Amino acid sequence: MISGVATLDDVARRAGVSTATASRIINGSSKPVSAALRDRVEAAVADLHYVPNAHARQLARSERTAVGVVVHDVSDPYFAEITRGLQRVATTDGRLVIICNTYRDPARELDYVELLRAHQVAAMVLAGSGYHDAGFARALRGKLRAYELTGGRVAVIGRHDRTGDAVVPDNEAGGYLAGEHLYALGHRDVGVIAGPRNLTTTTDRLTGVRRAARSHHRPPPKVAYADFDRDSGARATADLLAAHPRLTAIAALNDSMAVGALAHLRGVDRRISVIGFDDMPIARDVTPALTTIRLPLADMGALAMSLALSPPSPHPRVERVPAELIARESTFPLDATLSVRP
Amino acid sequence: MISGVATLDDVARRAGVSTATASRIINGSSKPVSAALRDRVEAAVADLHYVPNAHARQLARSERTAVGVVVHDVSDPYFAEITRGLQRVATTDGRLVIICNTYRDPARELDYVELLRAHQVAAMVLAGSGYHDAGFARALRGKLRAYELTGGRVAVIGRHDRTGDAVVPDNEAGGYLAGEHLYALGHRDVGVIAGPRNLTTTTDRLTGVRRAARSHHRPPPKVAYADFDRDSGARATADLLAAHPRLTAIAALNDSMAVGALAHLRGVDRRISVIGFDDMPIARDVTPALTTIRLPLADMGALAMSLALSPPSPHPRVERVPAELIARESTFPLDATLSVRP
DNA sequence: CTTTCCCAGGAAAGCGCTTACCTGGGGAGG
DNA sequence: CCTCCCCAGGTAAGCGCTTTCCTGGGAAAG
Repeated sequence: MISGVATLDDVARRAGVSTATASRIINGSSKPVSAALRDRVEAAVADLHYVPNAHARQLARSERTAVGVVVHDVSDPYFAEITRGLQRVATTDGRLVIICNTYRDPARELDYVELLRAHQVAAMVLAGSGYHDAGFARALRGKLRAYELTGGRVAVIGRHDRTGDAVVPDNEAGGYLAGEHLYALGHRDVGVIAGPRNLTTTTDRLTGVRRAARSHHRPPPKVAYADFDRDSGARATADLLAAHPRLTAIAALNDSMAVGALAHLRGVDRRISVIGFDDMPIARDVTPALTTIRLPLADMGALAMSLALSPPSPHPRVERVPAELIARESTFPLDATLSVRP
Repeated sequence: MISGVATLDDVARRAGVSTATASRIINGSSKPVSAALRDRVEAAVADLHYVPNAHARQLARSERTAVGVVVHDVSDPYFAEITRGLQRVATTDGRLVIICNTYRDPARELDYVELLRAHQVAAMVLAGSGYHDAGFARALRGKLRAYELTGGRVAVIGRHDRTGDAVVPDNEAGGYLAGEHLYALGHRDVGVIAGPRNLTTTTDRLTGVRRAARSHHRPPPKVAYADFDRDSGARATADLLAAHPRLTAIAALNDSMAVGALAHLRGVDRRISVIGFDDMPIARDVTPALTTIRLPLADMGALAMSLALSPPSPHPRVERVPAELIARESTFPLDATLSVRP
């Protein structure tokens, strides 16, 4: 009863049994125990408000029970959605999940991987990683490899230069779908609001848009870089429009930035098509309702967690997730755009 | 080196020192150690990819380091915002935060409190609790009390029948503000889209709206109950309008439901004022931009975490957080409403 | 009334780490 | 050249729990 916290010893002493017996009763061991002792131990547990020390138990059992998740930021709707899926399957499996926010800081990401390993997690899933930085990539690969060598399981969401289980959304195809949609509507001058340059999500989606431009025999779209959030999207839209007044359509590489673009456009009274990416819940509630490329984020999270919790397979499993066009009201034919300008 | 995981023993053996020395070097203890040994130990750590077992360390040090957070659901924007604030101060304090989602299941909430206690967290903060259920409340109080008796700190966000540190938003005043705004605009028939009946958040806000009705000598507003999410809000709006065709204004008790209301209204072509609650990021991006009652959610989270991390005070500290009206475009005078109906 | 077997319950050895305490050998002082 | 002191480094005792192995006594069998 050091520092006021009741221990198994306290319980055993109070019930007049050995710690072995108390432990068996508390854990519902299969070993038979007389009803009298059971009652006494249970009474002691209740009286002392005893709760077993999870660390001591973990140490003694030396089995890994929790799982770790490292993402950019759970508060961000994109990751919130992924996390929802992750949690669902982790909880179903009776596991505690430890969530770590990196805020896109590579150093922090490395630290968290180590911290999770120190906490003996059974598995970890990484999302929103995948920076274009050779040094970081090597360090991360090293840490993950070390973790896997000791029996840890890891699954990654998104493209990664690492071989291992992964869930990878088809961002390139999604980007193509977005561009294709715009060019097919007759737009000739398309702008792109991109995310941070060093993320593969950005480059993959952008590559897709560019491919669409090529296949329609158009020059590469103009690109402005932003931060995947609403306000930076609004700013980038303003910049892009100022620099290229002839644009009639904008592909934002995620919905948050698309919403920002819409907000900016509302202010300047220009009728420009906007397409987003991800199909976040907000997409259908803005006006005009946002045309976007849907990714089944929650499912991706769930899938990644099941991969991470399943026994390792000799060949890394890579689940490709297709993107899908959701046409709503924020995109329209070039004709419609022009007819409005008198 | 059981099961492939390197232990301190392995490191010490490889470096040819005792575990005590290895431990001192790894932890940067103040005790002086020769440079030669230091190098050897550091090399061994690197070679073996050694990471100290957090559970063993925690057990040996028996100091509490992590903190726990129990909320309804981190993916929900309301709690995401609160969590963002919480994390900020916890991380600044160098603490691991364990997030638990209850999905409004009281049993799960109780379990999580126990689990966090088992994990020896230094503090926990509860948000989105506060059900009207005497049995649950008693059980929760008991568990929290037991935890505090052993030196644990707890802070609560929202009204609670428990005495202890808390940050409580002034939901009643906010509700009044919402109602007052609507009645002052000339509306005579106001409807309320409420959240789950058993939450104090719902009842407090509702009480406020009712008070506004009384002070304007109007009968109590008609109420439809929903679940604090968008779709239930849309459904409740439909029901309410069907039952009371003369309504000209709706107060939704959170923004998600207000957005649902707006979505429904868009379909039925009726010009009705809608006010929300919380001022979530989405509020300014829907059309019409949502008038709402702002609560500084991230700050509330931060405040709660600082309370929880500060030394206990003899008198429980209760921080009241004021609500503020943010007028945007979704509410307008009754005249405007009527003039549109030909 | 013995002997054998069985089983409820206890003793004790760890799990991996930290740390209070002890030890031995070298440098300084006599 | 001998003491004494000092300090780098080691020894070992836990931290709170689980679990293997052992024990003793009662029931069953002779």
